[in-house]
Amino acid sequence: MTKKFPGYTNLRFDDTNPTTEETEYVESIKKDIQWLGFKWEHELYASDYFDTLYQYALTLIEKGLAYVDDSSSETIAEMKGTPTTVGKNSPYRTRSIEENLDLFERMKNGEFADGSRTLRAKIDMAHPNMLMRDPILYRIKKAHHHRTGDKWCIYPMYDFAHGQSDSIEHITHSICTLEFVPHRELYDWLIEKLEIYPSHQYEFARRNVNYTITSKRKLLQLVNEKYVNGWDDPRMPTVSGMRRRGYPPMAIRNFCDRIGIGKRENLVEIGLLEFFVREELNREAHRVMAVLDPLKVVITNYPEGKTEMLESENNPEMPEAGTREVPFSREIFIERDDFMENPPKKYFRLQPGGMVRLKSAYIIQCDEVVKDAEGNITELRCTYLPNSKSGSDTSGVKVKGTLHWVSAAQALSVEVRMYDRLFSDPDPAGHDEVDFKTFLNPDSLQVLPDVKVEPYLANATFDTKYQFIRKGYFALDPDSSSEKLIFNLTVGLKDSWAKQQ
RNA sequence: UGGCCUAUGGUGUAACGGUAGCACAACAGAUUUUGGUUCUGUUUGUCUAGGUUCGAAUCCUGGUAGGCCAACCA
Repeated sequence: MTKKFPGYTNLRFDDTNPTTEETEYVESIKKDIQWLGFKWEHELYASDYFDTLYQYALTLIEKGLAYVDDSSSETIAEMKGTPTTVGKNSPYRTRSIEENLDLFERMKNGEFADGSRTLRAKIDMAHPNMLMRDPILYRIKKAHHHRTGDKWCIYPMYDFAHGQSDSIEHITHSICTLEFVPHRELYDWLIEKLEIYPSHQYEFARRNVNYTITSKRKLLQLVNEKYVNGWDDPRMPTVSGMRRRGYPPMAIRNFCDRIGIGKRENLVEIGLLEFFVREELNREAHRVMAVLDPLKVVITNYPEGKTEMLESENNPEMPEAGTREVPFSREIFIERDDFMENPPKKYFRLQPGGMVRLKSAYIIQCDEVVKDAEGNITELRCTYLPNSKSGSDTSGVKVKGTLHWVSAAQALSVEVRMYDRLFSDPDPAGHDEVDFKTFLNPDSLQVLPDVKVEPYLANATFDTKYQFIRKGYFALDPDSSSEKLIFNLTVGLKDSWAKQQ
């Protein structure tokens, strides 16, 4: 928003609960935001304001608008009523201001046990908004805080920290998700009674993407129960997961801009995100050849032992990306599904007696299919047209299909991790009766241990995005070692042939 | 037996009370040494019933549908 409108953004952590805040989370959130390309003006913490917040609490007590309650958690919950029935006043609601002041100070001094007392706002136990039924403002927690250490043993609740922190920072637009709508009434009430800067809260609907989940709690479950390999598993819809998968940050931002924000329930098609990923990658990715499921081809009329270097463009969308040399020889690999013995109509790929072009190389014709005892195809024997070399083709032959290939002798063997959607249901978390994990896709990860790639990829880097021609976009995975390179499928190319079938 | 939020093509989102638009998806065609990219074209929409108004997606009322609210979580 602050890119579109004048103003700036603060990054504030509402670290009001010492038992759930970890420095580790703070650092990874900061890293994610930076990677996405956003900047914040100030890095702030609600815990910076604990002294001020304490003073605010005293102000409320002095105004007779807050009281110390000795009731247990269960009792408070009971007296709260339900959305359709009114609540009951706490017996401690009528304590004198002096007694409240004394008790609250002793709470702060650590004289009482965890959970034994709370500070509550005095509003209305019959209010139709449950949040307004004397909400808890402060609770006792004798816990170590990652920033304030052991200074405090009482901590403010979210509702007594968020709006007040906004106000202290003179925030004009405090943006949050829809489930906080009922909190706004309390947000406004506290600001009004405290007579502090009137920040305003605005809510919008959380964005949901189909075939995935967004709930932090559920994502944590997948990590803890080892359904995925950590928060940055490339199948995870986390920023770190998308990063490892190879999604460009710009694609994510374009996606967010395009889907906009609203206030209604929504389920955006994952295909739209993938569109923006392809759009970015098509522009920047280096084209290389990789054969995922190799089938050996022997070019019988090509001299044995000969290797020639053929020039191939790195990126047709960006000629300044230059060219590279690709070795060609008598034995090559092609994709197993680029050959069919009995092809359907309109099959442009290789078939017995048929001709195809090898990308950046020659036109070949399939003469013979070699099979093993079980009838599996083990090898193709072809002949090439010597005068059909890419760029200087004088053969006059026109072919419909172009295949990618890799020269067998120079091929590098790498591991490729192919990803499919994590869930088989468009809205896995949207079933009341069925656990979302029921819909986990057992084939969401498929490891290809021996993929043949051209030697150019020996120098692959994390910063370079690659298109394996006719297959998809791939990114180098941090699990790679010098012995074994590992690539993640970022997203496949659109495949209108597969769709036709 | 309450309060609050929301309803526009398949999806997401626009439209001072004045021609319902954009993107994706789908479909058809052209180009292509990636069945990719690019280009051209086509289909599909204001939840419902009233009301206000010269005129309503927009304002009002009722209905219907979906969502949120009963942590010492945020």
